[in-house]
Amino acid sequence: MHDAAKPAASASRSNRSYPRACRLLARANFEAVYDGGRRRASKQFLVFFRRRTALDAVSRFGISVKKALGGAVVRNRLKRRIREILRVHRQEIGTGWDIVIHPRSSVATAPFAALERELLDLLASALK
RNA sequence: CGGGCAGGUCAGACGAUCGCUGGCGUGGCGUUGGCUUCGGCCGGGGUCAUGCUGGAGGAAAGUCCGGACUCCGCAGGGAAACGCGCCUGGUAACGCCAGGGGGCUUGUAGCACAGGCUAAUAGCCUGUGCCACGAGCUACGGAUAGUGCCACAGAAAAUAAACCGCCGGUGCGUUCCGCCUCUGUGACAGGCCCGAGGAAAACCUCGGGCACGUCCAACAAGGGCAGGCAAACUGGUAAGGGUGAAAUGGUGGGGUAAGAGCCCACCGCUCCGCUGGCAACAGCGGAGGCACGGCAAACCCCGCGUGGAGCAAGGCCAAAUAGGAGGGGAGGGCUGUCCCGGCCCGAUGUGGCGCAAGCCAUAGCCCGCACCGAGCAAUCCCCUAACGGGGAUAAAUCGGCGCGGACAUCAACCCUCGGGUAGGCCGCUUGAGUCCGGUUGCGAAACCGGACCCAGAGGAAUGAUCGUCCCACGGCGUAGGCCGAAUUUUGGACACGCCGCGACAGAAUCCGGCUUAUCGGCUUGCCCGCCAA
RNA sequence: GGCGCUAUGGUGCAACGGUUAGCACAUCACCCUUUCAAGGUGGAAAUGCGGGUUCGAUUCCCGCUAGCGCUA
Repeated sequence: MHDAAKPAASASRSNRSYPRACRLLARANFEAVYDGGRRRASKQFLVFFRRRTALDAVSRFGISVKKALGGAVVRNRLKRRIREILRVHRQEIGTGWDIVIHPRSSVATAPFAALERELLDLLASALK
């Protein structure tokens, strides 16, 4: 296996990217997290998480916004703001997890800095 | 300058930092296919870095219509079902668009009639009808093909008749009513007489009487008459009948016993003809007194159209696992290869357990018969006195061959093939394309020429954070000039600063429309108001 | 992505195009009871929104809004 070399290379390149490798891309991955993982909630978020088989692999994230939270514009904005948090702070979150984030309705209007702090605290306490 | 209507167009700008994603190029890493002279060469796709370049809309929305495209189905005709429906044109097509026609509503002006006001044939107001012009709306085939419905109210709601009313006749006559006259009863407002009171004859009030008089109130009988007529019956009418959304053409005049298109004028309607128009339709003329209420977004009739499903269509590649088809196959596989041994799977026999499917243990890898060979004695025969030797033969067992049975159609396993899931690739964005110019057309649009390439994602990109500016609005504050009321004071727009807010909304195969949502900016045309020249 | 259905008082349901939109439960007031419950009497309360057809619309037609379901 050559996994050991690749994260080191990408980490040296940049620490604020959000490439395809760290996203959940298939329905089966989401189902695995829902079925086999634990969950933790806060005021603004609901988080599902599950260990990957390789502990030193890159953590992968998925975002799911239900239709009741608004139209397509509102839902897209929710996902973009969460992606931005993950993109900037991805290195501070531990490796080897699959994480699915469900935002609640107040995420669309809350200030960005508060959201950032709350999500990071939630993930830090959950993945301990 | 401001406002309104209609159309077109734009969809905050700039910058910094960090990202996502398509294309083209370069490089690194690992992977895979083909060819090979085994040195390599040519590709495919993945990932990472880097350079250049592109990255939401006018509605991307709703999914209401119409197409392109794809697959499936399909001899022809009809029916059913669904949709559409004035005419002409545009278009790939449409339920869309353009132009035209008809209808409805509304405004203005005119004419006719009715009613009211005023001294007034003049004028004003209201209502009805007709016509002209302007604006808006219009799912706008057929109601003499049929069926159905039209509540309440009203005489009546669809064949036009019944009812009330109106009118003629019978009733009808010396007999009912009315009127005239005479007589009588009766009455007494008028008249006369008497009495009482007011001082008082005349005057006034009250009471009583008379019938000369009068029939103004009433009754009876006789005579007469320009008269009238109930109930009921019969006939003529459709003018009128508070209603209603709608009442069997409308208005005016003539006419009549009363009336009526019964007759006439104008308007409307139907039919015919002519003219104009491609047509819808319009105009004119003639004929007909008029026979035809509304609803088809009620059933329906007529005409036209429609095969079904949809890019998650459809096509290609294809892991693991479990099925399928064909062939081989009672043994097979693994332990690198050979032998031995061992293990696993399979089927078979036996035993045990279990209702059963099946599970566990164990045995050996098909069985029977005949023949041949090996095996060959302690059996038989021969030699030997004996030990011993020689020969023959049976059975178990092993091997070979033949025949028969089992198997061959079940099965581990092997080979080949096919469908196909996850997943991947194509479809996928060059198209009824966009912009500019010209020509034709009232226009929708069409044609010609030139230029250009303008998102292709797929748990789903096209952004996040911050700063500066801009526009409109709201709030607060400041002090400056202006306007209005005016005693300090207060209101309005302008100016400056700060804060807040920044429309509707996100491509999902692609187009043409429709509908819906939407803060505003710019611009074109028309109309209205103000100011200036 | 495609297709279909529904919307009526607070709730669950009715209503041929034609009264003042009906029924049950709930709710409010009064009566009954020592009180509560039950019972009785009376009241309030609704056609999702906007247009159109019609004399007249909950009903018919069109467009929105919301909810629900089916399919792959």
